[in-house]
Amino acid sequence: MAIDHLDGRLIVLLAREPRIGVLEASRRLGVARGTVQARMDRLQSNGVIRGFGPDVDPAALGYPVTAFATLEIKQGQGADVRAHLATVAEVLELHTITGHGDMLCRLVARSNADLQRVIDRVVGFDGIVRASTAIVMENPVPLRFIPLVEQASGDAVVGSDR
Amino acid sequence: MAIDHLDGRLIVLLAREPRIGVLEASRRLGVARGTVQARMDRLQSNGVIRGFGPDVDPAALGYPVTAFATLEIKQGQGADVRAHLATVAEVLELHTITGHGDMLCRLVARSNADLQRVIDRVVGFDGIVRASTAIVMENPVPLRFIPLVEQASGDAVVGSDR
DNA sequence: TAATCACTGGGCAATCTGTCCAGCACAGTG
DNA sequence: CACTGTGCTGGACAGATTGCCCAGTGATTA
Repeated sequence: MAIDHLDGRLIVLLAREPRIGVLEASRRLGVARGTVQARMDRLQSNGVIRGFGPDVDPAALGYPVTAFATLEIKQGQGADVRAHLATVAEVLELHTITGHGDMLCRLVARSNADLQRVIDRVVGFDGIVRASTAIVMENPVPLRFIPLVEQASGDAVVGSDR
Repeated sequence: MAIDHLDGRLIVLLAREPRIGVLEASRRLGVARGTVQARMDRLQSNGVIRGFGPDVDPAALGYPVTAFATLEIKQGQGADVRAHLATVAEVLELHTITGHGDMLCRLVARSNADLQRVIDRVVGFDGIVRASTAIVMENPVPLRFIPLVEQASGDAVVGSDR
């Protein structure tokens, strides 16, 4: 499952310029088209690349407020709570975690006031004992994989690709 | 900036089958190719769609452990800490938050043992007073935008698109 | 040594992209 | 009510890209 240097460069390239095709990628990487094609197929069936879904910005959709809520769950209610949260559109992701809280979820809302509504919606469910929320003020490091890919591919993917 | 129904259907379609082209999308949506092209351009310059970066799975890269760390920062050290964390490849994202902790970051590691190393690396910096970490056990709801997009587009994007 | 594997370099038909254009419907304005 | 801007349609075109196939090569493995 290890990723080699070429894989790393390919992923980084795709991350930087997602819309380029196989041909262009092969030119940038200096390898044959078939190679790029094979690598991409492999990376996808490996599961290293899950897909190329559009990165949606909730803020641009009218949900500029992001928050993380730690939920404490009543014993044995986990499954129900999960199912409940899955139905709330403002819940962007949900994790079960170790430690004091039992679950951590990422929420978005239209405003701070609206966040109250979202939280009520989230918490207004029997299995949830308590929730503590932290509002995101800034996002100095947005979700990123490039450094990790570079590290994983042994590499030192020099500078700005090409 | 509001997203209309067609935009919603387009985004959902792209999310489900990211590799389809403009032509195919126009067929699926039952509109002219030019329309899809125009919508996509608009959505991207709007910032609603940030891009189409590959979704990398850290687990497949050899980093199966995910954790969230809440950091407490020494007064006035925020900028330095941000800069420090940005250099750590295992830090996938970083937020500054309200509440007790001052920052929340998502980490990955090769194993639970390796997580210790990562945390040491993260915390081993002067501005950080304390860190508390929660390891992710399950991820019942992986990061998703579709429900939000559907809600934002007024919609009721029926079932499985097409 | 034979076999396997990954990569190269090339070719081909089918498809898609980028770009234009004219026509049409609709909403807002004067 | 006529005018205008905007968004969508349907079509056209050349050029680029894709999916697919093949033969040759070098390296690694049985």
